[in-house]
Amino acid sequence: MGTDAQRWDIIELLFFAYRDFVGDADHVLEAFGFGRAHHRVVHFVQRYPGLKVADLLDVLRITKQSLGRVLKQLLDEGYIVQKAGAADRRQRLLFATAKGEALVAKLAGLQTDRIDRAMDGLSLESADAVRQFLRGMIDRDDPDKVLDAIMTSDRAMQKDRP
Amino acid sequence: MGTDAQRWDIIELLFFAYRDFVGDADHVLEAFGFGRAHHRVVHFVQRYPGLKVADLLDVLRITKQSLGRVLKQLLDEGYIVQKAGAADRRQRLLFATAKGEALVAKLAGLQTDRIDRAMDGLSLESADAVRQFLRGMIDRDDPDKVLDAIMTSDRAMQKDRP
DNA sequence: GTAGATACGTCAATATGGCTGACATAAATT
DNA sequence: AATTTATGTCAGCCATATTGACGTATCTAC
Repeated sequence: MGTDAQRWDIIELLFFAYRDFVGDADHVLEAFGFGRAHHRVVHFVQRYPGLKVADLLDVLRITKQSLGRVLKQLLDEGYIVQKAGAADRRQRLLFATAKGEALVAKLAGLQTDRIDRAMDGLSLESADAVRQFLRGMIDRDDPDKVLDAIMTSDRAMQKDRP
Repeated sequence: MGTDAQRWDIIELLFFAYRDFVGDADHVLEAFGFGRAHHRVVHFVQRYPGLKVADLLDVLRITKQSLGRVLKQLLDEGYIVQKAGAADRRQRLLFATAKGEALVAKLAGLQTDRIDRAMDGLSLESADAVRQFLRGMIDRDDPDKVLDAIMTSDRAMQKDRP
């Protein structure tokens, strides 16, 4: 086999970078009695207010049973609220409370600090190259609503969800 | 908390990129009856032959009990072998067998394909920017042996790795 | 208006992969 | 000889994921 056209360097850098990236949030979450699953849920709800449960399942790629347990805790403890959809009242649209927003901001702040440090010394072009690389790493065959928003907007992305 | 200089775009791109990156390997691993933990172990053993158990614990940042279960399976099924250290015979130096090498190559091939697609269209400078960014994302306060090798040898690879 | 599809919730059982604490053994170090 | 180190192992706990089945409210179509 014609070995080693392998991207060993990038493969391992991605492993270590992601390990430390999520590690930032882990310590804070522990103090709240939460895990990574809670972070992911409250993060995307805060970022895309009015997200449906089904959307969240698409984004996180987990089953509704797994989501249910975590979501229930976040609802019970007041980090997220549900509202019935106006058009379709079966839907439970999800919104972060002030408490939820604060938690997300705290965690994103830690991760932003790390990204800022990593971006320090990179030109604007280099920063765009990083974005382009990361976008290129993402599957495009089944773009759900949220992913679509991320992939299409280069750097103008805010809370304009339906 | 109110100041939104958050790097929302990079935070979410990293989430989706890593999700799909590890997803490549997951399907193959399933056919082998393995999980992500097995992949990580056999990967680093193949990449750094003669790795000690203690080194592996540093790299993966898990406990020896967690590692033990996974490592035992890989040993029993012939993906990895142990040899006593020549200088210190307490040590169990780990090596990938041909079977282990083949599995690692298969999984790295999938991930390399994805990286190649993502790198396609990026200049050499941009590719280096990506490496620099990923290195910058990694904690440096407690560099173990393997991580040290990656962080330093990575510079040399910038030249011979277009 | 009834039939069926859809959105969501929930119950029960199971697997993986982390964790802690305690203890054992062999070999190196002092 | 005593201690430290490298590793293995037992027993149990926790978080997070899985599948399958079933219930309920609500929307859509005929």
